[in-house]
Amino acid sequence: MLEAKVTSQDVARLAGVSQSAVSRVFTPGASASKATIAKVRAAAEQLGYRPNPLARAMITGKSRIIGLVVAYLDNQFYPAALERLSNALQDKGYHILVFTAANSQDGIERVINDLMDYQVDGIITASVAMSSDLTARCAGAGIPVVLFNRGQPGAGLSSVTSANVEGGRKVARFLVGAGHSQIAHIAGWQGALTGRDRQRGFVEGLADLGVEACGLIDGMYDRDTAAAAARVLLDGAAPPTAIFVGNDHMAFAVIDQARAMGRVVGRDVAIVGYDDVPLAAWGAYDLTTVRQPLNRMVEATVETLLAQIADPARASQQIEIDGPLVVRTSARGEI
Amino acid sequence: MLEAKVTSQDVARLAGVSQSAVSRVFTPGASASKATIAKVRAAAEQLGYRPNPLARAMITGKSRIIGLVVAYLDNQFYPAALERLSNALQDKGYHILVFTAANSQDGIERVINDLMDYQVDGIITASVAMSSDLTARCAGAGIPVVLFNRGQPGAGLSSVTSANVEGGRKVARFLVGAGHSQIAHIAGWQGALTGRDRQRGFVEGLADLGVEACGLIDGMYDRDTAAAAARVLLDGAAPPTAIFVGNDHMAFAVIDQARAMGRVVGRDVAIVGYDDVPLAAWGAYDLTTVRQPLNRMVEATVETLLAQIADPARASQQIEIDGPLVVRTSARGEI
DNA sequence: CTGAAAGCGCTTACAG
DNA sequence: CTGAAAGCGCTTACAG
Repeated sequence: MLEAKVTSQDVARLAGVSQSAVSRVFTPGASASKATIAKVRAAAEQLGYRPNPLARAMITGKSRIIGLVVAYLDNQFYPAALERLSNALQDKGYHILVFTAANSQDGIERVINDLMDYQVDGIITASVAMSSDLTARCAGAGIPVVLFNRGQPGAGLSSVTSANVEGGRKVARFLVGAGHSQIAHIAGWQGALTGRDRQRGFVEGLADLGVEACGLIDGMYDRDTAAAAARVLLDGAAPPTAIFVGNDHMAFAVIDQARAMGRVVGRDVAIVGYDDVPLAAWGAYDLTTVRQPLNRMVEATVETLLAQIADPARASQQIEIDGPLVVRTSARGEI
Repeated sequence: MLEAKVTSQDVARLAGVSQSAVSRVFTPGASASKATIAKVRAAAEQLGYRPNPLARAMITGKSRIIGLVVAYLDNQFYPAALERLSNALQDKGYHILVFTAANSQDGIERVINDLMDYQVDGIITASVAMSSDLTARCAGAGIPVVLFNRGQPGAGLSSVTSANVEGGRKVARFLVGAGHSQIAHIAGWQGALTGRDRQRGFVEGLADLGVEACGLIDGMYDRDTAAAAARVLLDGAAPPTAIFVGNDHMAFAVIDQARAMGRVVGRDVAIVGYDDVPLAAWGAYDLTTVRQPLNRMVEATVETLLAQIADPARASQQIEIDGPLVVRTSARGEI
């Protein structure tokens, strides 16, 4: 019942050539005569032969597998990124070993160990940070790493993010321009550069216009935490008329919370997110937000990673991609 | 700069034993004396040795890699499933090669080829169907397959789904019990057993109570298609007072559409979904829906797959897991 | 261009 | 329990 697996030996026998000849026909860049190629291809076709990538990986040290480490899959931004990353890499002949890591150094450590065992050719981490000794280990093993949607100050790793500081500034200008002066920020998490940058741009942008944020709380990228922060802000003596939230995922929770407190979002309180995930455009939220240009971020990530795989000596690069503010009804251009 | 990779040879040399001895210490079930084990472990520790899984895979034919084929990652149900599946399998020492496939036979065919090349020990397909010849090829290659949230009539494959027929019945009883008589259904897709089963249970359930659906349209698991269907239904001469939608993802679009037409959901029109994804519980939708017990479905999937890997002769099994109707404000118990 | 041979890092009979 | 040896399916110098 089980098909015996067919090897290059079988093909060689049928084609009347050596096993090395078969290997050369299937090795890009190796030389073989037209006649040999024809005979081998015919035999391979007939037998249904396909080279064993595991054997190939063992000998070349190139597995054509990319490790993808993701967390926060409940934030719609990451499944969307995973899907596009996976498609783009598949098109380049790579395969994706996915790891869902709790965002703890411990979990990530285990994952990186596994990735190194499988001799992945490169690693993409989405949304998780890496400690510096993990970084060092990957570098030591010669495995290129690209951080997706996270920066790592001073680690010398490549990263692809949106222009977070400028994004924060855009929101500040927009809200002040709309006439708000009581403006609060529910940030991501101070431990993540992404969140810090958005906050910094936002606070600086406000300052440039002579405004100071009336509230600043970490939402930890978590719905419950963000909702609790919103409750505190809106319950205050002088509640904000506008809230900038560190990402869309939390902004949805903030909107739910505001509505539960009887506020009409977009009228009583303006709410702005960051990401522009698909859900932001759905009728129930219609969220004003800064778009992270996912397709371009994915392209840049794949390009950077493959370039580093091709040339390990290549310098790492930090890429920032600018995205527009998308205005919807959760925060209009005027009060 | 690059750490030379350390092999079992290196460990053997340092420990003063043969290379085979090292291998045995790291092979579960192989026999080695306490003394040998101690020496080898110490040497391995010192050198930072970890067995090369690729080499091991080539010789044993077991890669400890599971292929996971997913589509529809914009439907929140699947990222959630992916995350849990990945965690559960990681705990069992397996790794997940993820493929995002367009739901076409062509795309799936390519993916299956790749999976077979990588000698995956098993395949889980979430949300995609497989043609019968693909099924035959996997069987021929001795690779166990489990369908997650999809059935495949007559293919002899294992599958794990919720009790879809019964789920459809529950919705019928609920809506009729609430006093509705003008009831429509926006189904999934007739090409998918899951969708057909939900529809069948629903229609039969209505019939048992002497009610006939006033509208039946396929939503193709697509937001736009589902919204268009809702518009047609609600624009009709005798619009339904209740709509059962084939999954939550489409139900959100139906709610958005109904609201855009000025209807108050839960009062003017009752809407029921299927899945109970996290978003269903969020304030903006608060969707009444049939829960698919994700954790139990994942457990059953992993268990079935590993059992079939351990014993390839094992008969396939179709597992159905019952889930409750969760009542929220989009459709209450009474009109 | 091509074949014989070595070797990638392991596991597993085979003898002791 | 243990070592020497064969072999998993390939790629790649090495000679022709």
